[in-house]
Amino acid sequence: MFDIKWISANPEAFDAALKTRGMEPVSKSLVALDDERRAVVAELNAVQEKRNASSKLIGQAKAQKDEARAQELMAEVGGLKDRLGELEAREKALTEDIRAALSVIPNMPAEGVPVGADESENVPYFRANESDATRPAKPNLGFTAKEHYELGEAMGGMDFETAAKLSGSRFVVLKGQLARLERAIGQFMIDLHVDAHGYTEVVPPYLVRDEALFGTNQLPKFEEDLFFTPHGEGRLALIPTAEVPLTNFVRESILTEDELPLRFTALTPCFRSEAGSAGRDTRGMLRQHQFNKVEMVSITTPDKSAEEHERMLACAEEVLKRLGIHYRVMQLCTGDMGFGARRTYDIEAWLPGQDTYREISSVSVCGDFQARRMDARYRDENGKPQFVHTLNGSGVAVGRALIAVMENYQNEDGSVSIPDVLRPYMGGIEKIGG
RNA sequence: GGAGAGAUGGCCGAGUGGUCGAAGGCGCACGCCUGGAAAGUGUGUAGGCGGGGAACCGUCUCGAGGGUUCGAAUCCCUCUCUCUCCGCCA
Repeated sequence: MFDIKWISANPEAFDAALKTRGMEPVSKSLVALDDERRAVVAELNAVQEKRNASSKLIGQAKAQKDEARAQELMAEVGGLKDRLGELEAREKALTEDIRAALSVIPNMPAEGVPVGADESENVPYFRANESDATRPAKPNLGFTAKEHYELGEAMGGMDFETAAKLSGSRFVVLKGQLARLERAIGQFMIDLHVDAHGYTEVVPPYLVRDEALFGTNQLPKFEEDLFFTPHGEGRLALIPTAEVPLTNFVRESILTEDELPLRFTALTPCFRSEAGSAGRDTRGMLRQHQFNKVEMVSITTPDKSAEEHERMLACAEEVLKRLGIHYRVMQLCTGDMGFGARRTYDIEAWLPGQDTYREISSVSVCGDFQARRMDARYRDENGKPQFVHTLNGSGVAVGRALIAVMENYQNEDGSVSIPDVLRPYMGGIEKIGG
């Protein structure tokens, strides 16, 4: 969420940022609302001051048993009540209008983010001394690669028909060694982030309230992507990503600077309605209503967030490097970035069966956008509360990592070899199926 | 699910209608004291919003929201959360 004061001071920059996201300028109407609000607040404060002063005098008069004087003052101050109520109501309405308007405006892209309309304008990302050659190579299969569901169904470990009977489309049942492989991948990844990358493992709630969803931008704009379940008089949402609970850990708090950065990771199921994706990726388990994912979240000071972003990307890449899966990193253009992101890197794993790259991780820095929504702050060196910066990234999606392992490690007989790093999690076996 | 208790500043804790943003203590910061430290001692120590170059001033906030009142931490209503006991339960 934007700071209305910043918009007032920088209306052109604000509108220019919106434009890169394909949005119309709105600074003028927002600033007008804010000007009106400030005028109302000024008058409200003045009237309150008058009332408070009179009330104190009444208290004094009563203490001195000067009932006549007290009555006189009470009659006088009583006349302020209507005006006070009116001003309070207007202030509240204006504040709410501004908040409502701000809550649906996406974040401003960071400096240097490529301007573009959609994913076709994303650009490959390499650090210094980095190239395709410094990443795992594509596998040299020497036969026609199968897609993951062909392999999975053939080995009897991936069952979409049964899942459909239970739950409908976009669900899958994994069985036997494939189920274990899915678990192994999740274990491997979370161990990596905890042991090698310094993240604190968390088991968060999988059901969250609306306030948490507002904090991480799912609400109010993306309600239709979520699953809700009734709860008491209200409702709870199944988390679409562990970003929601992990980031909201710091909501409504003032941290000390030496607590930062906070780094959390969690392996959780994620639930998404995929309302906007009808007909896309319907085959296989690429796009499911339920999937497991290892998520990383960092909370930092503003001066450290850019560096933390690069670090987090490297943490996610390390998963694919250790699994030996070829991938590329794309920096998303302005038109393809998520609502709260200032800069996003997608990691796309090479899938031989599909003969293409598919997103397996997305790593974003949100600046203070979510912190404002959550009221998450820290005390700077002067002791003044400042908003923290938040980052989140998948490290990585377990279901998609399973797909990538299956397609990249497939053998001609339909079996799948187990990458070395996963063997300890698989009881030491070297391959499954076939 | 039933019964009860509670929510006050970084923490503990007082405060049942009047100058209370809030006693006292702890913690913390700075100073004094000390050769140095401890002890002692002095001062300071919430956040939001509005105004102002700033010092500062005003206002709002005692879990949240509403109400009564000239005036609410204190009274009323609703909600949220926490704790205790009982029941049920992985």
